[in-house]
Amino acid sequence: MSRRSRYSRAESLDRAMDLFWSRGYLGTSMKDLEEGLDMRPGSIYAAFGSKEQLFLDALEWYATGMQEEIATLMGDRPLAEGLAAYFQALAKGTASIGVGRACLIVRSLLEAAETQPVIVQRAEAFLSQAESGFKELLEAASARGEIPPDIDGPRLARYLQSQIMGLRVILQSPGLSPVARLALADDMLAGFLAVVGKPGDT
Amino acid sequence: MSRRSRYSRAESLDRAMDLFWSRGYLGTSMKDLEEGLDMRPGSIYAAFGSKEQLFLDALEWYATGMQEEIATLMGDRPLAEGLAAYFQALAKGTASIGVGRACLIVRSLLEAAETQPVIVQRAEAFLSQAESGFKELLEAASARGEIPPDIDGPRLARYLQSQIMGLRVILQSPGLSPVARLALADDMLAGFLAVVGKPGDT
DNA sequence: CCTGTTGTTGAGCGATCATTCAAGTTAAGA
DNA sequence: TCTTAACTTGAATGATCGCTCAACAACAGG
Repeated sequence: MSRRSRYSRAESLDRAMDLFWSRGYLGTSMKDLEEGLDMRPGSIYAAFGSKEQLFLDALEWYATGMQEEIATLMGDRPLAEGLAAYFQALAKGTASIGVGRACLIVRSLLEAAETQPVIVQRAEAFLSQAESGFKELLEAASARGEIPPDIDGPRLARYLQSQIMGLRVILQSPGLSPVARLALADDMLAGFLAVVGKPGDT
Repeated sequence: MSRRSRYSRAESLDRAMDLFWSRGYLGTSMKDLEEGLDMRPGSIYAAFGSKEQLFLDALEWYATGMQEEIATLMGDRPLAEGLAAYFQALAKGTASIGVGRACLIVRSLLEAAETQPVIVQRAEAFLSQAESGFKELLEAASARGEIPPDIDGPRLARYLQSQIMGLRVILQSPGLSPVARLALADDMLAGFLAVVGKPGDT
């Protein structure tokens, strides 16, 4: 061997994710990335191949981080408790992933819709991965007897997921008071628990 | 006077809205617009001033259309009935505004977040306009005795709005069966009615 | 018919886009 | 210490971006 790289892949992906998350795929130029990653174009292309590939890597980085965060927050607690913790973390902006920004996967899916098919495909894959995660959580809760045994897992997972999407999108409005944010999280949770067949507990 | 314009403003805005809706603001180039509107650059600039201004006009065009459509669907019917009609129209792609595409206002808000402040500002204004519309619908229903009289209008309106956002975003996935779409719409409605204090039907 | 006003045209502007690559730099192994 | 493979650099590429404007076309009033 001969020369060690100046750059850490993890740190580069962190920074790239941050840029794409705040400015979008098309809104982030190579110049932005050069500055944000403190790398010259040649190094970026040597390390990631193309802007699109860097984006896909950053998206995967994000998806992994989000999954871990959800797993940590929801842990092995009862479903209602875990969900409440997650919803409130979102509302308070406590969740490190989601400080007033809508989900990067959703953002990318919408932005790339008809123009970047490769990105759409990957974003959809991550989304259905997340859906599976929720499905497992629900089925575990069902097995534990917390919710009725005859639930339709995929259906409820989809419902839960769209609740979360709506919540995260609307939480983006800067003109929303902390009280209103928490109220919204409460309503979301109450609505979900009602549908799932369990009385809501604030 | 001297020469009549070849172009109808309404038709131009319709086509521009369609382009921006499917490709986004940054993803739609002047070339796309020239082709889609069948206008040469000079004419577009004479009529709308700039790409950004054309986008803002198209966004307003969209917001007006959406408001009218909601008003028509929800009409003077009971709240639960009107909401059911609206949710189902979204799920079936029957609503002329929203055939498998997320709300243009939300799409724009997410895309423009940190790069086009003017667009963000306008999109937020349209969003809070829509919220007011929902608030009035809820208060009317409350006055008619359909839901408890002590409801928190703004809070419920916000909840309803985020439900709709989540629904429209997730409905974008092409791999979602018609049955699943309707099931999701049902769940959304049931969740909302439960929170609002009325047993869900269907 | 001419005249004046307004609408349309499209070549072309400078800026920026993502990307490349020849030249320079670094450090491990001999 | 020298060699050499790996990594970094940044000027330069052609393409495309949003936008301008001088030339041209159309039509109402005279």
